[in-house]
Amino acid sequence: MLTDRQRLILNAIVDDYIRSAEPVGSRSIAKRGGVGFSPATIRNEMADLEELGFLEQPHTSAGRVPSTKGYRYYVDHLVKLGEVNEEELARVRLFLAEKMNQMEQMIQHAATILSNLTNYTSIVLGPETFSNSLKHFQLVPLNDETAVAIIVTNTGHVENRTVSIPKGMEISEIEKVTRILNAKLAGVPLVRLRSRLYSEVGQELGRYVTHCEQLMDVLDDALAGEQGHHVVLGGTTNMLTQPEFKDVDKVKTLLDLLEETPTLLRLVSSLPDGIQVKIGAENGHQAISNCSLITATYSFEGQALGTIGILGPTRMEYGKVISLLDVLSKDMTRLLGKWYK
Amino acid sequence: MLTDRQRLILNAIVDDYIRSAEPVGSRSIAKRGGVGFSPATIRNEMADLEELGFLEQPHTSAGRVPSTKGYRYYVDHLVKLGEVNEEELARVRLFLAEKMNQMEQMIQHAATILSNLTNYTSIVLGPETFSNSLKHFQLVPLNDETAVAIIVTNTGHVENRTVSIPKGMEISEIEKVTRILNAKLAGVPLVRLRSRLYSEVGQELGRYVTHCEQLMDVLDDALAGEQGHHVVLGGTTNMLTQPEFKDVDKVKTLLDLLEETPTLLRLVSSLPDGIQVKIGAENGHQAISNCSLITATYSFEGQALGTIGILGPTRMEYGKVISLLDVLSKDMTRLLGKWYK
DNA sequence: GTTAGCACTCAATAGCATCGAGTGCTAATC
DNA sequence: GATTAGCACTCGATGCTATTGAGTGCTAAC
Repeated sequence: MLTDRQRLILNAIVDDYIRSAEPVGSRSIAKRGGVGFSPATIRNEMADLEELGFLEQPHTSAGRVPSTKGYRYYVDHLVKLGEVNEEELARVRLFLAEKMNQMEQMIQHAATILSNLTNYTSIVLGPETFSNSLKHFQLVPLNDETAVAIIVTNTGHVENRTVSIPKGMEISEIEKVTRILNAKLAGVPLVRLRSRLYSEVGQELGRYVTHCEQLMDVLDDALAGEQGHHVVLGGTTNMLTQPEFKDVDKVKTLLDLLEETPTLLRLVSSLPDGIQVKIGAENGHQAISNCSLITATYSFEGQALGTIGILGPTRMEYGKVISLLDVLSKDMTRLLGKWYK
Repeated sequence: MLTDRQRLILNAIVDDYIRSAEPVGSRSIAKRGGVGFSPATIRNEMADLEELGFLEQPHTSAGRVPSTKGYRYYVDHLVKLGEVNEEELARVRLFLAEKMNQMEQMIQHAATILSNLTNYTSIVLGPETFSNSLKHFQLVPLNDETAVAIIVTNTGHVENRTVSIPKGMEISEIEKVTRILNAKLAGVPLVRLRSRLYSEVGQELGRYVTHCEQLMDVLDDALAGEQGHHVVLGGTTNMLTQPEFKDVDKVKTLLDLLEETPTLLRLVSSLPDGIQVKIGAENGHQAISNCSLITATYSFEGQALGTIGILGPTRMEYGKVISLLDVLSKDMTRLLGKWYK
């Protein structure tokens, strides 16, 4: 569809623009090595590329800027996956070597390292607790009225909340309740917990415990933990150094979007496995219409558990980011394999 | 030190400037009701006030702007503590009525409501876990190699981390360890936990458990939870709507500061009880030299537990914010009293 | 097919006059 | 003696115009 020379020129323009953030003209392309043609020739090709929709011109006497279609072509056909450089690789390895045996920690670290290495904003999505099951339940009385209910899942995730103890309940009863619940509910998927509570535990509890009604309410409450994704951001302020965000209003729109977890989730989750690149408007959000989102999934036993992603301006170092995400996601997958084995 | 008329005028200037964010001139002060003098008179007084250091002039032909000293005087002597208006009060009460029986929740909600009602940035500091004591310790094995260690404090705070189980250790032994630890360590202040572990528990454990050495390391690790404050922000992007932050660089400096928890802690903690107002440079941080920080403490049994605060431009609605913080901090204190009683 | 040459476009920049909000000072007024 | 009207003065903000220069498209020569 494009001639070799057109590809060469498009590539040069995108590369240049990514570096400089300024519309690039025929002269500067001609001067840089690798393209052995005069500005005039390049101008002609640029005009063609614009007609084909790969380039745009901010105004008549300015250089060209890649369009979304241009970036798309660049990402799909032209980009050279930059070798992750030595130093970066070293830092990723260091990250993995760190003592880290908890999911939350891994997610946090991944977000930090990604934003540090790229100077963009990172978005890391933890595994859904959806498919987890109950490992252990514990009620710890604090005083006569309140207790802490603790849920531990098979993945080591811990949820807790304070609950009120029904009046007149004894400590010994609480221990009994804890035992019964563990016996009946261990191994049950979190999503089923509450229905199981009523179907299987209710009667049994009634036999041993007074105040059963109230207790059931309390337990119901305690088990209503959030199931779903856990999302962590890194380097949110990195965006502010990008020239496309020199306008405070744009910054605010973006930061507001980043603070809205549900929107963020919709944006990042439910993307197919592997590396995905969403350019500008492809993300379907006004606030990031001049941003690109690159994501990769990490998995366990072939099933994607979560996502790591980088949000940057459309004028983003695709090659570098893609290869970095690739490396890190694979490393995370490997790490998970080691843990859960 | 100041004449009544000077006070009246200073007050008018600060009020006007807070509303408009523009240097205020003699004419606009004369026009607004409440000051029955001509612009010329006011000009004379303004010149005096400037000489005394209460006002500043951006340039010769501009109006006056309050100096830090001016704000200080305004806050100390002039500001009318705005009645918290009906609607706001209703929202605060609603907040307190919400089902909320966990510290973390209360803190989170307080931050949200403060930033919503003021359109500034809120900073809420949770109680130090420093003085808390251990209520309950639990080791939940996940598989042969790892377990989750859970610590519950007397205030209902839960900490957890994943630890590795020494090779060859039996489940029954883990239960034994848990029992011993609870018997020996319940009620011990968190700061003492680790020394007590060695002084009192070590020997005892040795009697019942093989792999004692490794186990001690693991426990040591598990108990090394963070003691200290827990800080939550609300409305970080609110600042971006303030005209003093139309410059992206300033925004970045500010946001970077807000993300740096230790700095933030140094800023907010160790302030005296009651309502505190720190204006501009008084905060001692370049990044917020044009911001004011107003804080109030909430307490239990007369002892301050934590702090709620509002960070806004020096040109901030002091009256409104002070009275809001006052109301909320007292409500939080009351709520805590109810919980812990 | 490629490129040199040239007229043309247009944002950005600089220079300049104008405007007006605000001041300080002095003299008249209450 | 305090207050105020009047007036000259200051200086950022605004708007206009000319200039500059990076970049284009087109045509004709190579």
